[in-house]
Amino acid sequence: MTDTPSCSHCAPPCCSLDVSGAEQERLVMMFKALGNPIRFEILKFLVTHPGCITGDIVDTLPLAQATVSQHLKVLREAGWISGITEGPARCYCLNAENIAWFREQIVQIMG
Amino acid sequence: MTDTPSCSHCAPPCCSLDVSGAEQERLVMMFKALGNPIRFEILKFLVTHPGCITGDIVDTLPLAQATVSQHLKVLREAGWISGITEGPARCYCLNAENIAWFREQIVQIMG
DNA sequence: TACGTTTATCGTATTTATACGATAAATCAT
DNA sequence: ATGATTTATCGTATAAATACGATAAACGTA
Repeated sequence: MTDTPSCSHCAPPCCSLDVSGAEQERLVMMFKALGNPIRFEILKFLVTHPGCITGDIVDTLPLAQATVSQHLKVLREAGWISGITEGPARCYCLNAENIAWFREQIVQIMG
Repeated sequence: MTDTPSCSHCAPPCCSLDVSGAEQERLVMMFKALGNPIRFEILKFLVTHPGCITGDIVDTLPLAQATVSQHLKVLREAGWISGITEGPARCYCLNAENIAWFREQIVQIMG
């Protein structure tokens, strides 16, 4: 690999992408989780229906309950949402703290 | 599905996620492309090596040339990078316009 | 205790993503 | 033209994601 760029058609960097280690892993995980149209829709639904239960989400999607439960798990483990047990059901909300963290990271590394 | 939330443990929405249609599709595509550690590394490398060619990127990764070429295609089609033919090689840069668009979208819908 | 309700998990089928070697395409230099 | 260099694409093998039905787990209620 050469140290000098092979061409000069590129503008100076528009962003730093200054992140690494565990933070980068976490960021990639969040990117991956939202890189799916179903999961993006679920997140959108939770904005207008905070505190809804799994069944409510299942009813809005053309998917089996087991599949939706898996998607919710991915979103939970990535930190986009959090679920609180409420009797036999599970109440889902956006994870405001992590969403804010993600936004700040994007602003910083792509700003 | 019930119209009233089944629990009340959730704070008011921390974001709007106000996006839909083609813009949402594009956003999901960009999320998906960066939801892979190799592609994230490639993007980071391009910050410090603007205008490098495919071979330079291949040399920094423990992957075959064909594989890297595929990853570059994903990043290109998602709009994160752009490649300009320069002789027999291909000079890669960050796509500043699209990166800025992504950042603005995140700030808006998650702000 | 037994039953209805709700959700997660298991096992599995299918699709998609990832990876590689081999080859083709494009360009430059000889 | 021939050969060297660089990259993309093809074919294919393997790994991971996605989907489903069936079942188990947890809870409230009769």
